[in-house]
Amino acid sequence: MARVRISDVAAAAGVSTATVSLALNDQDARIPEATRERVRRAAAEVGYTPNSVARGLRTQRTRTIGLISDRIATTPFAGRMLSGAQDVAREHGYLVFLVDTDADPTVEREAIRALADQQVDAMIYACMWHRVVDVPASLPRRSVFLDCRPAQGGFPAVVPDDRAGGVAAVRELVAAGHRRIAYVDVDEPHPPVASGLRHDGYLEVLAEAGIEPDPALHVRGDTSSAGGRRAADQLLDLPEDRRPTALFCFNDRIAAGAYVAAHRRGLRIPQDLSIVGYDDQQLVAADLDPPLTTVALPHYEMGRWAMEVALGIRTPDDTGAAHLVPCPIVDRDSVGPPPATAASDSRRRT
Amino acid sequence: MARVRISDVAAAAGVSTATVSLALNDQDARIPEATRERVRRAAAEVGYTPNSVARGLRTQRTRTIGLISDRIATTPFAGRMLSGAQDVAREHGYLVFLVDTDADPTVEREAIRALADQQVDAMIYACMWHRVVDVPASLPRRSVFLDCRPAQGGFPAVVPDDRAGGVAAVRELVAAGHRRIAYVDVDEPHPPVASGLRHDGYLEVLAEAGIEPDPALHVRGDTSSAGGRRAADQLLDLPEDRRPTALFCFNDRIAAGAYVAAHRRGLRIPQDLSIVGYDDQQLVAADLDPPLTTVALPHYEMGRWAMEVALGIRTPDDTGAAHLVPCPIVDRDSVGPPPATAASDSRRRT
DNA sequence: TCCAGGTGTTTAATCGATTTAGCACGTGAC
DNA sequence: GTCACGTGCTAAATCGATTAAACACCTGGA
Repeated sequence: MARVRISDVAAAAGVSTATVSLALNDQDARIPEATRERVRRAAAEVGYTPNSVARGLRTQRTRTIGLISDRIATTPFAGRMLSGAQDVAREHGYLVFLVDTDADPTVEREAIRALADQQVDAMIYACMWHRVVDVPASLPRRSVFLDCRPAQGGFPAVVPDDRAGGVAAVRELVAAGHRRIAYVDVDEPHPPVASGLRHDGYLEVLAEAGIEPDPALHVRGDTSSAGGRRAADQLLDLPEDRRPTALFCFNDRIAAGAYVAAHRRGLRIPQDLSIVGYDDQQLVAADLDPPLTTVALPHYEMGRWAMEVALGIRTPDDTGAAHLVPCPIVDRDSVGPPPATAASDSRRRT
Repeated sequence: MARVRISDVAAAAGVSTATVSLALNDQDARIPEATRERVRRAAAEVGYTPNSVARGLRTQRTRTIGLISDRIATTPFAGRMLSGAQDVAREHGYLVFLVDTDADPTVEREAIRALADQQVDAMIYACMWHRVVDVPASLPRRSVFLDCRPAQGGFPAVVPDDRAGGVAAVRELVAAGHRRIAYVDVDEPHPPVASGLRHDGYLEVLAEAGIEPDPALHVRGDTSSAGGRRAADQLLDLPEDRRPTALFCFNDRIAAGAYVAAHRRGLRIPQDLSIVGYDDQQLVAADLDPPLTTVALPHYEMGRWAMEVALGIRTPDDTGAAHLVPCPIVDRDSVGPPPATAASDSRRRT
């Protein structure tokens, strides 16, 4: 059961360990093909695979990456982000250490130290929601920020283009003919960056469409179905001439709440009310009735980008700004033209 | 920027590297406390932390664990399982390598090799759905199966107690007074083990309540909202005297589909129809209207158990059988007594 | 003949820790 | 005085690779 060492291969091939190493790593041009082949055959015969720990000690490169994330457990996004990072790592023969800090600074500090002690070649500092974070004191220079921006700058970072996503969502509604479009925002201070940027996009489209923004159409709720329902109720309670015909929701859960609010009043989607969400959470957006038109968060792509930069395969633009990844809109069935008459049927069901 | 080595500490403390190692690791009783303290102070002063790669090479124990999982990306369960494993590892100073194989056997083989080359102390082989898997040929002896059972046996394994979960769910419905209880199953071959065990639990409770199982009440659909809806429609289309008053659904997504089917017919939950799900997916169960009573999958606990066994902190029972973790029922608002008269209002809405 | 240069391979240092064996010194017993 | 033993520490081997330097041998040119 003892592992096969390079010296076993050397013995089997009748050469020194140096020759084995050189041959297997295609290093020294002076070694003739015949010897290489003999060594390769011997290695295969005895079932040799190099000990990465020993190699890492000698070469000072371990081909491992540390991925530190806050709250992996409770978010549905983590998987896609990990997956993107993971795929790139695998394609290049790297292994990734995953540490979930649960947003605890002590755990975070210790994790960074443990990863540094393991001599990881680089670290990725990932957040599950787009936001601005303080750079941990001991973070090594070779680090990349994923789905967050370092407050102090100085590191490559990748985040979703939330502003452009907001633009896409609201443009979709304007194109369908809506003029009274509400933004159902999340209440502070949850993910201030994403929220603000999406709102910017919203305002930008209103401006380009010549629509005066109505402060009454910007409401907030907590990021849950119940929160979305309450916020939507607030909008749907507005007098008929001020009531929105379309809702742009901060996320899909909030949109799901808006569905409930609408259904409870007998409003049909999209005939009586159009709704656009954000995040494209499979288990929410696609399962709603009707399926929700939403803006997808490019977690997989962001994960890939971060790992590519971490591995040095890709060099970030030297602007110092975070790299923006587009958020594609996913068209489903929750957007339609506004009702011909400002919705005159506000019948209620208990 | 060069890392501090043990020889730097030795120089600073005026002793040999052997003494530093012995002192910092509390190894040799002959070293007096005064020297130990001097070494510790010197280490702190120069900012020394041991190089885990070098230590791993020398001690043949790396304090790392490899966690291999199929499809982390697309499941909401991965997080909690990882989190449980992760927490135990962290508590004991271990780091975990995560590899997502995407259920590709080639990737899996290479991942096992890469992890073995990295000299991980143990591996955890995790599935995202409870099922039986073939043991990969090169899997090391020190491996634990998480949320799956090794077909060939011989390894510790931990899985949810799906039969008991089925029992709990159906008992809840029987206790509420239901006699016509349907099982909305998933169609093969997705996760055959979980499905069969939950069905066993279902039959067990019917038997103990003296209810004759009706084959018409066991339907199947794919594991999606749409699949659940179709399957539920099939049940609700039954003639009034054979129609179920309660649905036990294989999972929460299917239950969500059943909600849609019920709502479309104007059936209220739980007044006209009681529903119990499985999985306790936060984004589905809690956000439904009304919130769904369901059976929780103990992913966090299973993750902990697997890691504890991997680290040798816990020894599995020597029965050779998989360790069963209970699935607690989560009471919300989707279960009530059956309608007084067998639901006479089957009005439909377009 | 001698040397330069090429070819094929090996020797030995190295990465940064841990750990065994043993050295140097002092003390107490006989 | 000698020996056994305890105390405090160190020298050196070791883990399993990589790699710079060097060695042995051969060929061809001056």
